[in-house]
Amino acid sequence: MKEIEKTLENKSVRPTAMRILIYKYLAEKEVAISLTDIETAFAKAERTTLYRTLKTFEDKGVVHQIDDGTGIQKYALCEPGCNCDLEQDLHLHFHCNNCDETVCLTEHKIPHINLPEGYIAEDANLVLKGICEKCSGQ
Amino acid sequence: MKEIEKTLENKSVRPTAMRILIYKYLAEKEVAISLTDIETAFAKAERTTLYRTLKTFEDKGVVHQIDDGTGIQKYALCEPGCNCDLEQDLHLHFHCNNCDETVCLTEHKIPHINLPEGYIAEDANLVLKGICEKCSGQ
DNA sequence: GCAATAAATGCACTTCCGTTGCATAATTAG
DNA sequence: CTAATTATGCAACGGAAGTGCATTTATTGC
Repeated sequence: MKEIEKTLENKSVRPTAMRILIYKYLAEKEVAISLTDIETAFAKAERTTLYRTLKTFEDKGVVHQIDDGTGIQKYALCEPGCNCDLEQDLHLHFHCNNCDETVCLTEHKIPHINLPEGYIAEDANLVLKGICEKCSGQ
Repeated sequence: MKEIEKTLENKSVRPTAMRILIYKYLAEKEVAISLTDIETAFAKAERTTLYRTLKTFEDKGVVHQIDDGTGIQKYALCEPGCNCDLEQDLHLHFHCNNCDETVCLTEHKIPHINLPEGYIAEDANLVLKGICEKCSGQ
């Protein structure tokens, strides 16, 4: 358990009780988590606290934000050594139209795209949608 | 002007005055348009009408919806011969972090991705973010 | 052309989610 | 121990999407 505290401190996030719980929650799930998910899981806690915890995690590089096209912001723990801000580290995400879950495919990087003259790319987001392995029955 | 009416009728959308106006508006802009944009441009019209017009256009394949990661739904006219529902026709979109506009790069298709075992892709969305040609000063 | 039918529009709400302001509690630094 | 910083709790706001229902407008069958 002290593990988590250290991880948070390394990223200069004060390891409060709530933050440790949320970190643990994120760690057990392999899918991208929305604020509403966390709200449901921690029904007793304040929405704002959860909200700000996620924002803090995001700012400090504990999680990365995922836009999976549902219009709902989701988050997932950064892998050790993840540099989500660097273009090379941009992995793609898969959103299942059946179970509505989104997963990081961290080994699949976004291919480089040759843009027309004048366009400067700084960031990219690629989401594939379809049926995930769980739902395709494999 | 009868052009537009025919286009709409071809897609089995009744060419009402409002719809023709909105179509014209979309046609002059080369960028993706949000409901709010249209609301501003047609301040006198009812929000719901504009909203439902866009939905109708989308249903009937007059426009395609664009998720550019801003969290705001945008729309752009389908090119003649556009099959936005087919995977092969998925082009990418570019969102400018400076002027906040989003454009279709219709010639740039989304590259094919090899997914892990069990994943079935049905749809894809690729958005590049950065500085567009207008803003990069070219 | 006229009544019956269907489609489009207008108006009033609702809901969902993200976000902010401010007071209080807890933690850390001096 | 006190002052200063940071986290939390509570209340409220705001934007955007969406729905229900009455009314107007257009279309179809006669």
